[in-house]
Amino acid sequence: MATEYSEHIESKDKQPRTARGLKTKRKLLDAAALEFGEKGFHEASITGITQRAGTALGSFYTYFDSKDELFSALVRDMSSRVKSHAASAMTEWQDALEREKLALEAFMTFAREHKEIYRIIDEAEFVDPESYRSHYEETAKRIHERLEEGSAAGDFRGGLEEAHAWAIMGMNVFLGLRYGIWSEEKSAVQIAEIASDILARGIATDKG
Amino acid sequence: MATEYSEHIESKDKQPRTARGLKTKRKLLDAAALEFGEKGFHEASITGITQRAGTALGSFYTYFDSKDELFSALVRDMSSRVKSHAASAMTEWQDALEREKLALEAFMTFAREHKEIYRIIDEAEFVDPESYRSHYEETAKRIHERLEEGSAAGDFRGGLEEAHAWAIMGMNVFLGLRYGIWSEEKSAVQIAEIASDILARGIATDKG
DNA sequence: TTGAAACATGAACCAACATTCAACTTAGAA
DNA sequence: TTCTAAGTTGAATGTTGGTTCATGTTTCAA
Repeated sequence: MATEYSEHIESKDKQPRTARGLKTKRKLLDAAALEFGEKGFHEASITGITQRAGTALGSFYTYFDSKDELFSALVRDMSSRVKSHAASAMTEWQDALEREKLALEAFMTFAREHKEIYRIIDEAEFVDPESYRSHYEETAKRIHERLEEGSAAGDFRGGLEEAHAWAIMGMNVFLGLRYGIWSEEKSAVQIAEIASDILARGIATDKG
Repeated sequence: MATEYSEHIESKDKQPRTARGLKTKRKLLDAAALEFGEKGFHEASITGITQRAGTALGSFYTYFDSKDELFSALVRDMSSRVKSHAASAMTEWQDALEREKLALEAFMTFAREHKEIYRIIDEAEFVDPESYRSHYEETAKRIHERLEEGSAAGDFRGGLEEAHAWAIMGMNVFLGLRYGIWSEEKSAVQIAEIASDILARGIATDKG
């Protein structure tokens, strides 16, 4: 699973200046994602990361200031990857409700394919609270914007607040954990349909 | 904040046999809840716990086998406290929807008053995954049972599955984090109303 | 009152890393 | 080809903090 990492992952003065350096850094990053994803922040060790990467222990500090700094960089990167994956899945839709369904469906399949990302972001609540918080605040903001667009388009009713976005996000995250990470007994589509159905009409007795 | 801890908190052969011992153990438990809540599992130290409790370092091991064992006991205890608090808030209600609203409202106020509980349970995802998992699985099961009762009573529509319970639980947890732990800019009632409203009719354009 | 079981104490032990560093190798511009 | 900056290496350092344990004190049943 070769992955690409974006710019913000670099710290001020430790950028590689050579093709060789760039390659080493990428190996470290990929190894770190695996190590953190498998063992969690505290069980993971720099030794473990450099061993996976096939580099010497000291090379780690050629590119990163500390274990925390690396984790933090990783969290921000994973956050932006989740975001862009969801965005690219929401291109073709008929109405706002369908767009939300696609968002959840994309999140579910992405979580299944990258369980380590899910774990790293979640663990950021304790290791790097700043990043954790901004990840969810930004996600909620994007959802809220979509809700308002939906209202304007006449698909959603009016008066949808930030709290509505948080409610939807919470639904998605927990469904992702239960049916994406813990088990795959139901398809992403099935789960997305259930959530979408709640948004469409709630769970009360039909009155119309 | 003097708290009571239930039986499951004791390990096989380390029960206190004296009034003095019982008192010491309780002091350690309360101190641990504070220490873990404030600093998180890894930053917390046994030294910190015994200092808060006003006992000697070694006394800790008179009652607990390890730091992990204590944390695990604490998680299970917090879990049952959240559960019973919610249960006692759901005594008087007219219909199933109102009952869900009361559940969330109770959860929100409880989270505000016991932020350390929220954090300890959340951190269990990484420190004691078993307990974390069973906490949420059992909570979801209880929600699901309420949903089915609601269907039988004609308040909720039929066909509500486990996934619906997880969606509701996710909503509640995230709203609790955002509006209970991170800020209190809105009242528990306001938030509970928003969530309840989603369950009542969804967020789509009104058609009835 | 008394003695054994409970309990309290905190110095000492120890293993696990994160981090540093000085010696060495490679890249690539001039 | 040559020379310097960039990159690599892994042994050594240092700190942190969970856990142990030998010693001393308190409880309480007989």
